[in-house]
Amino acid sequence: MQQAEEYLQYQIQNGVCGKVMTDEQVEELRKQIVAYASISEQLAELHKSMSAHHDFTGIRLGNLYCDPISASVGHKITARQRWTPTALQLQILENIYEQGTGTPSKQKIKEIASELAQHGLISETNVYNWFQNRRARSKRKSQPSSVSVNGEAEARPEGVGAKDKRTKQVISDSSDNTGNGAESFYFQNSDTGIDQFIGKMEMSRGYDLYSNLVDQFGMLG
Amino acid sequence: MQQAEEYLQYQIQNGVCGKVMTDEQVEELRKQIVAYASISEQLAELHKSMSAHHDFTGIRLGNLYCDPISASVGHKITARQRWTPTALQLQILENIYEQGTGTPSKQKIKEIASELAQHGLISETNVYNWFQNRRARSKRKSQPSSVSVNGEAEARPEGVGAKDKRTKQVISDSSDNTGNGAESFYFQNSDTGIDQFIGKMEMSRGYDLYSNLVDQFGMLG
DNA sequence: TCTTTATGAATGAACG
DNA sequence: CGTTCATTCATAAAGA
Repeated sequence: MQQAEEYLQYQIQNGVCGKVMTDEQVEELRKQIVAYASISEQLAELHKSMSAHHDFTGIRLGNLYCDPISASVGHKITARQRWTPTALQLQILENIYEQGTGTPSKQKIKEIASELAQHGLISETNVYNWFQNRRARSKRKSQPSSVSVNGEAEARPEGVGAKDKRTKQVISDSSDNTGNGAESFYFQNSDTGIDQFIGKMEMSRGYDLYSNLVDQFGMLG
Repeated sequence: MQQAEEYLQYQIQNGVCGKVMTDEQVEELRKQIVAYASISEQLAELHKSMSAHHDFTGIRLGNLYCDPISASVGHKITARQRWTPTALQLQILENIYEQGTGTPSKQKIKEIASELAQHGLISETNVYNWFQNRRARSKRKSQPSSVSVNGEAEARPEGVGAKDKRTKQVISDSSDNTGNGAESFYFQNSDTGIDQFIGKMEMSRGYDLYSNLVDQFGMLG
């Protein structure tokens, strides 16, 4: 076996039998390629959509959304692919939710995610968010603090009082932007939009992907 | 040698030593990747130049948000309860954050707040909270597996040794109510927004490319 | 079309 | 500092 090992190394280093990649490297490579394919597709689609109209009304770049309504012939471009629980996943989640004390627990989340993964694509973050939203919305619905008709502020249920602390930061600056809020203009959601992406692309400008690959994987001589 | 040959084959086929690619395959792969990288960059550049002269997105007037779509039928303006950094403020904050000034520092906070105040309403508490959240969430995100798409990686000198690279997103059966059962990958997190694009990889194109790769190179178990 | 509803995700702020 | 809460954003689906 020792001999075989050496032979293998020899083969590899001399390129006799090609390049060897570890599974991790293959995985990494695969993801990169798929990512580029996706990006190309997205950008191509976006560009096509934009080029089709000289009037860009209704197009949002912030989140890569093109409103089919505002744009005369616009395509709908969706950048975000939100996770959606499958029926099975939802059922399991509801089950756990009702049984548990509402506390997710880091470890628990992991377990749940693993279990749900057998029924569809899912991530721990998804599970976390689900519980977060589930709890929050359940709570909100249970105490909607019905607005009383009389002028007096409605009596709020106990516990809600503490809530006021959270919203004490009141911004009453409307006067500032009534007439000339020009300096406040900015693109919505610039942190999740294409602009950010492009910025990143620029950062890697002049950066040879291929070279990077070679360095990373040491594939070519 | 015969034995070594067999051993090599065994190793390869069982993934013990990874996958082997011929030079031709590597070259093919290289071309594909470079092509995609090029396309992505060009399209991004094109798009950038096009969008440079137009404002398609929703705008915020101080703390008022106006949805561009709603605007087509009547401006829907809602008042904000919480402070939200303007684009300029955010940019400055990110800058400061990336420069590794990991520690807030009371005095520093004051300075930053003063500077940011020139670009919109802000308080020291806001700045403090922002850094707190920024750090916490960045750290949290570095823990679960993340896929770096070329230049998207680096930065974020979190200092936290993010080592665990295990894929948390599990691939399983195609029973998904979204309709596209061919999806394979979905990369969570990444605070640059590129994940929005990558999420698109669930689309058939990405999958096909991947399948093609697998077929072509016989990689992946 | 435009509005409403439901819900995954993002995030400022508060808590322990 | 790490978690958790409350609110808001973004969107798909369903109404009207």
